[in-house]
Amino acid sequence: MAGVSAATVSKVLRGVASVKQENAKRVHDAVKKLGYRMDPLASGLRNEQRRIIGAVVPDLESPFFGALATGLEKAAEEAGYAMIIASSRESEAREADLVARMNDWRVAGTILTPVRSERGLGAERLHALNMKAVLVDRVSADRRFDTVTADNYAASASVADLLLGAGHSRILLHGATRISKSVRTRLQGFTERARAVGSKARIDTLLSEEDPEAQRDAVFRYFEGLDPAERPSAVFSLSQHSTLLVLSELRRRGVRVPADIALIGFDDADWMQTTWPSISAVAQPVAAIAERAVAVLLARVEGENTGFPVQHLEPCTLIARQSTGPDRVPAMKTQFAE
Amino acid sequence: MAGVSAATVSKVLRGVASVKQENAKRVHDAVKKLGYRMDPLASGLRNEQRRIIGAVVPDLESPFFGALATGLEKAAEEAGYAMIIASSRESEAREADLVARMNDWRVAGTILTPVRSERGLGAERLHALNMKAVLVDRVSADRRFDTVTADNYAASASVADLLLGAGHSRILLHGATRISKSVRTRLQGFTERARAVGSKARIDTLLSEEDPEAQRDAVFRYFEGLDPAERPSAVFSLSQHSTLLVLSELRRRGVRVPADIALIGFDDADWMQTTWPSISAVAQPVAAIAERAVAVLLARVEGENTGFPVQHLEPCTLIARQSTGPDRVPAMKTQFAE
DNA sequence: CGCGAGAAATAAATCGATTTACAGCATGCA
DNA sequence: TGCATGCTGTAAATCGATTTATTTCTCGCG
Repeated sequence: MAGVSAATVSKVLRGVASVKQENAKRVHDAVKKLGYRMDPLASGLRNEQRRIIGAVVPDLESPFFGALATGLEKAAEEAGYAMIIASSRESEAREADLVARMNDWRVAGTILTPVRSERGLGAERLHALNMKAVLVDRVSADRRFDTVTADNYAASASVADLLLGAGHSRILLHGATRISKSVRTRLQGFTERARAVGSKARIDTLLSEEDPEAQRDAVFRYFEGLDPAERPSAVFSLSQHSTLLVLSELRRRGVRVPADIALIGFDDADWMQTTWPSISAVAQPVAAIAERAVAVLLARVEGENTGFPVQHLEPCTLIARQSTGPDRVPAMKTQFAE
Repeated sequence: MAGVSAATVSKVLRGVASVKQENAKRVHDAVKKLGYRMDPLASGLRNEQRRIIGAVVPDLESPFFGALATGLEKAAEEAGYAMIIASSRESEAREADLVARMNDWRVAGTILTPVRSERGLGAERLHALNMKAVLVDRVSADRRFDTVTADNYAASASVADLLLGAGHSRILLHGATRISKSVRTRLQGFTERARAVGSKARIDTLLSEEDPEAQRDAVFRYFEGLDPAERPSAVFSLSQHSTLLVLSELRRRGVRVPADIALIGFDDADWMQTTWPSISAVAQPVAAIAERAVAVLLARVEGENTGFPVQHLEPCTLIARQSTGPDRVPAMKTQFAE
């Protein structure tokens, strides 16, 4: 229709090589008149690199990963890449399978949030298939891939400062669901800070990985085995799920929050600011993580970055609400440095 | 490697036409030895129909759509289709754009949860492009496409039975965020049932669509304008967001739930069974909706169903908890008939 | 032994773009 | 004028599978 060859059309549409003004215009006119849209699939076939980014997350039902997926998609789109999102549903085998499938699609790069850590089947497969990738969220530094996570360590250290500063002398750290790398890092951040400041506080840790009922039981037995006088005066729950679980169990036992026990959780959620007492929480910078992950990946994909893998830490925000006690800390956002 | 032509390999791998046992075996052996995996992209190129299903949801951050996406992906995978998930982020323009993009990918079919209703830009585009599709969740019956939704109408009627049966004589129906088709249907289900049973109860409705602050204000002004004696004794919130908002506002005003006001919300969430008082809710059958949507779509795609579009309603579950008052109804699941 | 029917395998065309290699054409310089 | 150079455009090969049209092979039967 424009009276030129397909090759010329291809050039015009990708704005690549030299095409005369006049012909370019005729092509654009024809495109508009015909409502032509190129087939991204056929387009990708010829070239090694397809403008697709794959994303594998452990779960889409939690607001955190939902928000992460949204952010990733948005960032990818802005960079002109399509994004394929898949959920490993907390299964490592499925995770490795999805990675292989991403490779089948010849994606330009992959963003993986592993089920457990950077030493899982997914990352291994990524490496074996020689794919470009960024690991996100449940990882620490890695030798093969760039990583992007919330600064779990620093945020947890801040929580330690908050609780120890408020004078708590016996503290329970509680983790439920899958004990991922993130959870371990949070644990470490808290305990190491406590040790570093020479705190004499006694710190219990309770981690349970099994089904919800078993987790509930574990909390129950923990409190059952304690003299009320011995009871911790504060709980730091290491995941949103854990916060919910602990809160529920405390309520069942008639323990008052924060009068009897203070509570602060990792990961913020809508309901936490609405429930009574409102729950203090560490909010993760989801949008920043997503943007950074895509940026870092594309720098690799487009060959701008060929250096050693880098670990990127995005700062969290500590939100002190009622559950950590009145007046001890102002009920406002506390942004802390990186 | 197997000593046969590419055409034969293709036949063997799709298990289509006639291939001698021996050759089939040799192909399978070679596949295993080489670790061959076919390129789904190249595979789709030749054929009109690609084994891909597109899904467009309004948002991935809410647990409901997250769960829906997970369910859709699972069902599609079980049927041997890949799934591309995209979020319209509550924008109709983006929704239409995503539909067009799905068409570029030549998906076999599309599952669309419209931002507003079946009369939106997305569905229109689907129709204009002559695509096969199923509309999910925020829709009522449609002449062009099959639809799948929770049975919002029946569930809301049940809520009416519950509240009216408990003797409430002034009831607030509250909707926030986007006032979608679902929300309107819920409203209708409640009010029509109330009328049908000849209830004399006074029913207020408060719908606000703007930003969170404006919504909060609207609730505030509603209560402010009422004599406490005139206050409704029950609130039915028409979405999860609305439940959170109402709960928050009631707490701010020191209104006791359920002593002063009973509360029940559409859409269940983890936190509702843990918060105190626990919140009664209508749980939507997400998994069933997802499975049904994929099944219905594939029946169209594979040509098994060429009849008129059908509206599918999946039954909800009413979960009565503390917020609708003690002892009035048993604190257990009430499954009601379709 | 030869022929035809049916089964099995393959060569070649195809899907829709990109890329390569080359041709056509104008311009500049000797 | 002759030839190199640069700029544009095109024909044809290519990506990796599927499909069609055709060939080859196998039997069975007269």
